[in-house]
Amino acid sequence: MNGAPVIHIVDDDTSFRTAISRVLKVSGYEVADYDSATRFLRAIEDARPGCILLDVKMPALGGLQLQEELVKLSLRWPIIFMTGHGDIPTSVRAIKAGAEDFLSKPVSKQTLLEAIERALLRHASIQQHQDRLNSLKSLISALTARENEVFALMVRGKLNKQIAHQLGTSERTIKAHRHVVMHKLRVQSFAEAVSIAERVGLLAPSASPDAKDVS
Amino acid sequence: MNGAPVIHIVDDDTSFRTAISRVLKVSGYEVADYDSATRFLRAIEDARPGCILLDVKMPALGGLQLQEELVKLSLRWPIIFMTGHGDIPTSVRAIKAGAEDFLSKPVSKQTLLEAIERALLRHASIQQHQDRLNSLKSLISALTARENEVFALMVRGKLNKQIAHQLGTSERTIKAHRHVVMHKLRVQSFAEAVSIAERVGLLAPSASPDAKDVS
DNA sequence: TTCCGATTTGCCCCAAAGGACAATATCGCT
DNA sequence: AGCGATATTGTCCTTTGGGGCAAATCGGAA
Repeated sequence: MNGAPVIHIVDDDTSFRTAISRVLKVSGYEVADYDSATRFLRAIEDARPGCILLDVKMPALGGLQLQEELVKLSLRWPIIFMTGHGDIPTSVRAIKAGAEDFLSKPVSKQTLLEAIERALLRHASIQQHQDRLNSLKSLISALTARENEVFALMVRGKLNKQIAHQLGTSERTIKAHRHVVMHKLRVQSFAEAVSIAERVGLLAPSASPDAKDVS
Repeated sequence: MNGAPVIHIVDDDTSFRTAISRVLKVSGYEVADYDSATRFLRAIEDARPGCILLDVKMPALGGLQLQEELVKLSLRWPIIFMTGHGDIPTSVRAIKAGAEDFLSKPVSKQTLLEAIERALLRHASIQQHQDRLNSLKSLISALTARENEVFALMVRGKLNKQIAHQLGTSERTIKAHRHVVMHKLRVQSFAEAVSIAERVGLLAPSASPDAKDVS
């Protein structure tokens, strides 16, 4: 099947890679492995989503750097670090940067499988949330520039006449735009429109950390 | 002044406590220290908010346990762990449980001060967010049971007549309740009311992890 | 028993939103 | 020139939301 998550193993140690790979396949996971972070980055475009088992210490691009790159790409797949000689500051940094776990080699089969399950579980819920958000954003992106202006003002509670005045048109025109907006957002009530605006952060007084579109 | 944050040091090692305490006071912080987690818990009721410097390994109640207790109490002050003999799994667990940092003794003055600054900064923004949320919740808590029902239905886009039918009263009654709701929430427009409902999670299709009231 | 808050409701009126039907005006692209 | 998307506007009518004014009911607290 094509919907199942894939476990991506990124480690320059071939023997370790194949060993882990074998264990995971036996446990029923689909696995893809890469001998360097750069190779993984090149392949990621059309890779299937899932979680990443990542070695910290690798030539050229290290695990933490790869993590940073993925964050920049808004690719928030859960990352489980695995390292032979990790230290506390590194583990702290990795977790604070959003890693799902930080394990020391050698890793027991059970520990690894548990970590993967946790990661996939969390990923599924995050993904679901993102999907919902993206579908809303795509609805909004179908609005024309003008409709967007009207949308922004109406969900802030402005009256049609106020919006008309502010945009320099007539009240009748605003009604027309408003009608199209409701239609394009596929909502039946004004309340739903406001709700959407709130969810995508169109409202909100200040500060909206990250959150972009995610595949 | 009474608005400045206080650094709470929790460590059974008296000499370490006094040493750190001295450093922090010189740097301009207000400090309070406790020789055990339980003592800190007893004092926390009327303690001033700030961040916590916490030793992992202590008799009776350990640092991680204290952290759990604070989470249960919805007391999310930033925690900076400091430990003499920490290991990676412990640090991972602490950070995943929300700790701000995990430092190993001995800690350089600079590292500590930087960590504290980060912690206080983050805390301020979280606190601000919580404050906004709590003020909204307190507004809502002023609603009567009936008003709450009406509120819940109106922000979902139900028409007055629908609400009236569902609650078994007349449309005029709903109008009256609606008027009171708007007044108590101190909003001028229906859009603002929906916005509030969305922010406090009254809407939302499913799943709302944690988030309770916080002092 | 009396007072208060919560709940209910009627009548009447105004403002705002929404929709039907129709038409004009631009602008870019074929 | 012609087409399609976008923006604009008008008139008319209906549905909703919002309030003013007044009043009745009910249950618990003083």
